[in-house]
Amino acid sequence: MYPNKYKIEHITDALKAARKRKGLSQRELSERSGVPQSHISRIENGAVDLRLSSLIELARTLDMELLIVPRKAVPAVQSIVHGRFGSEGKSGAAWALDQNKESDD
Amino acid sequence: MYPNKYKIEHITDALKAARKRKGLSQRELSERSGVPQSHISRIENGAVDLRLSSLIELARTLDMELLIVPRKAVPAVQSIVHGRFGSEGKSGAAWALDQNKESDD
DNA sequence: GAAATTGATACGCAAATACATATTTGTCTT
DNA sequence: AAGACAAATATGTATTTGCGTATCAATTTC
Repeated sequence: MYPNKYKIEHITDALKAARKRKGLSQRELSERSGVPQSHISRIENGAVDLRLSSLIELARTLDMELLIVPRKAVPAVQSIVHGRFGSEGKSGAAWALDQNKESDD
Repeated sequence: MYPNKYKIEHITDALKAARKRKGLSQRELSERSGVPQSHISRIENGAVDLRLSSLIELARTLDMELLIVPRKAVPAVQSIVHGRFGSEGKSGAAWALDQNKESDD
């Protein structure tokens, strides 16, 4: 594979979870995002260290945004995103904060 | 260059700003993060579409975390991260929310 | 059981990454 | 002020790896 898989794992897992939450197939997500289905497959399987542009495309297609925030602000951000909903509580790596069950907009 | 430069621009700019804010040279950041200086140079110059692992390494070394949050939560997150400090107010792409002047911890 | 839908694999090419080296920038000394 | 030296950033080149196209395998549906 590649070295620090565990680090990007959270994010790729979040992508996969978001896709399923929206009830999209890899092919549908592919068409909407422009990212080939084969690549999405590899990404979700942790087989690749995807590039930033791919990540952004997928995230945005799934109604999510990629942010870089100071570490000290993370807890506060967490409480906002999760907070009232209450989800996981990972720690140690690049976070993936998401939830909103349905695809409400 | 590569297609959607503008999208990752915010993030790479944030990295560069954070590095300078911390008073680090590219070489110092390189040693601490494991990302070669030559690569950091290209990243800051927007010459590459870096991989997720590289981005995470750099961000964490600079006391920042990469997050994926639902789009609807972004405004709230913004007010927290920026908020009392007051920084820029970009829009349209992958966000880069940062500030904390000194390296206080 | 054929057709369609979904996720995984094969292969080639272009682009990111690593290593070495060059160039630029700044500072001190005479 | 010019040259020397060091620190910092940029660039050349080889290798690795993501990404794109086509195809395959596995379910599902009719």
